[in-house]
Amino acid sequence: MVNGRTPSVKDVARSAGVSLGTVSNVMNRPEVVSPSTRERVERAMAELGFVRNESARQLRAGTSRTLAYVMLDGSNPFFHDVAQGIELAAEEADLSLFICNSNGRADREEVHLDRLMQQRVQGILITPVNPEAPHLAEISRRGIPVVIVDRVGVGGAFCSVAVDDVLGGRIAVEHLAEQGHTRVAVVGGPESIGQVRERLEGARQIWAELGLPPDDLIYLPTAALTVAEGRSAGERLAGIPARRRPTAAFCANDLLALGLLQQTIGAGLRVPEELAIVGFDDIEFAAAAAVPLTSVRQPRQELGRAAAQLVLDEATNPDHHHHQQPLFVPELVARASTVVRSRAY
Amino acid sequence: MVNGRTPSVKDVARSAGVSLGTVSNVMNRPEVVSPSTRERVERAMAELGFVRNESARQLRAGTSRTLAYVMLDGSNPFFHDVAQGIELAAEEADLSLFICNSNGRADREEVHLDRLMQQRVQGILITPVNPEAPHLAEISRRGIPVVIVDRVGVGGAFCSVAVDDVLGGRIAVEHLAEQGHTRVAVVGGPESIGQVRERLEGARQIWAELGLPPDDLIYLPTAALTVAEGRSAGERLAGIPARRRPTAAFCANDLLALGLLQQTIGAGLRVPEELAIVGFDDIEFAAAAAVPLTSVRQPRQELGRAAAQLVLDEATNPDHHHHQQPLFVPELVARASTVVRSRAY
DNA sequence: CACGCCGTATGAAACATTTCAACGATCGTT
DNA sequence: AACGATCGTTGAAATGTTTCATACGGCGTG
Repeated sequence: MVNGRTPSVKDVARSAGVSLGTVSNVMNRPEVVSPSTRERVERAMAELGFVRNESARQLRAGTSRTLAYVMLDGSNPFFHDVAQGIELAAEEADLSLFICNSNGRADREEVHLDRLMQQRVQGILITPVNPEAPHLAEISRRGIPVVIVDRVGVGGAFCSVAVDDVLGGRIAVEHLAEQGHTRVAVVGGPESIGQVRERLEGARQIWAELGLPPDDLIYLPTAALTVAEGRSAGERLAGIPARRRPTAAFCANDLLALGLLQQTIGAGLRVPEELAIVGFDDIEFAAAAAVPLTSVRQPRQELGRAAAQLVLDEATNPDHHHHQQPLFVPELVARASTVVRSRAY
Repeated sequence: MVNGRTPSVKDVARSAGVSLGTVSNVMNRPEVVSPSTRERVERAMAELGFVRNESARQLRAGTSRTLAYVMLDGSNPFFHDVAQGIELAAEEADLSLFICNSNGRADREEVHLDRLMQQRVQGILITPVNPEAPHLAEISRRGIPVVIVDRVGVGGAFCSVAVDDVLGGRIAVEHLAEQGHTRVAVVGGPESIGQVRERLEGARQIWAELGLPPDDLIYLPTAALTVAEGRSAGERLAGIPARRRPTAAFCANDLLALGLLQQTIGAGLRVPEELAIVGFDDIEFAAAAAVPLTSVRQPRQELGRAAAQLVLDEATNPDHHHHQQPLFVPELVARASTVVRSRAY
């Protein structure tokens, strides 16, 4: 602070009249140093404005104090809620959380993973572009714990934390069927996204089990899971002549559902009377839509928290840790977008 | 990779039959090493699965490769858009971005800043809980560039990037007045948040300048800038007898506006016929609301990008860098929530 | 009184990299 | 043939911590 250079332990030691090691002890095992010298050292630190150099600490100690989360889509609030859950767990373990965003691009994901390896982070949580990503296996083999979030890891090579997307699709469509709908649109895509595939799969399963004709479950593909794509699907839907038009739609996530809702209302359809809508994720804005959105709730924060706990377990006792893939159970939250006689929120 | 330990430059050097320094050169100034040995070293790296240890690099080189953004409210998409802008600029400069979230709590902010100092990040972008934060001055004095985002720094001690919130409040209310409204609610709070203070201030200014009676600009305070608080304000608003009820509301941000919109529609008011609504920020969900929301647009990404550029400038030539506080000009985006005869989106 | 023990403090080694002065070899020039 | 210059490579020093074996001094015990 005095002469430009940031002070080091050495400066503190000199100023407090003790040795290097003692200063380190004050920071890392205060109980072994006598109260009087401890106090002297602490005063010196404060005076000099000493700030521990984390790089040096990490280099020597070999252990980093950060977790990382590589998220799939920064514009989807769902992932931020997951991140929030992770952060809570990280905070409890006194770790920092590094948040990256692949935005669905495998190349961005790769450069982020690369950097995280160089940083020697203590563990990596990731919602991968492609859950078979060979990088991940490689990273895990190197001894860095990896847990997959919101997807089930393949072959039990990692821990993963997810909700049962197939089940989610089932309860969504079952709910619509219970409301008497017999012609339903399922909207989502691209099918390269595993979550989409499984949610739609669940929808088809229950539809078949209910004995409804396959042709009355109409697939409206989208190019992405965004509000804009939801609107575009809404246009197509509203364009169908009324007598053949589905009376309900199940969207693969809430962003799509919100876009669809906006578009169809704009086109003059009444929701839910003429078109019932179910989304997926139950993000905060689902409840806040002008016609509050029925949605399949994922325990978003809980997902993140559980994932963080798994990664920490693996990090702290790598020996007798065994991978697990807990599946959370999604839950339907019925709101005005599907239920005609709803009480106000 | 072979025997557990991750390989170091030393291992690579031995395996390639060159010296330590040469390996380093291959990584940092490939042009000085002859193609043949370079290729040999690179092959050795690949074979061993070498991953450079960033801590050691940083310790020796003295320079870190990361920026950090401490955001104010992780549940507000606005800040994520800002972060996205920062990330883009960081990517161009080949830096990583560390994102933290203070959630409006000064104590969380402080622990994050502390950690960032220990990491010796190259620069800190922050939307502070309190822009006078003495920590920030201290950090800046230590030589770590700090730029304040979405607030104007006090006393020119830092760079800052913000929009003119007062102006934003003015154009919002001016727009309402142009639509013929003469009794308007302004909703927002707490006033400890600078952005809120200034937006409301702008509203009052223009109201007075237009010669409208102060009592007809009704202040509805809220405890936070959230959807839930928006709903609660909506309840209060809807509870006012129709003849005394404001015909329009200006909300200090979009989350409030969305909550207000939902609540008042639920209570049976027609928007915009019986109640016009203007928000602030123009987050993506504003356009996607069932009644698309008129809002004061901030150049969200641009804000982040500009901030990142300032911090980088200060980091790269600290000597003849001079602080600046660019103010962006907000822009009204009129949508259906204020304009009766709107075309569909 | 000798001994061992306990609570503290010490100093050197180690961590993985970058940097830099120095060195040897090759080659063109005089 | 001697001399510089150029090019590529080397080895050692330095970065700021933590860790660990060791030293020291005082005290209770046998």
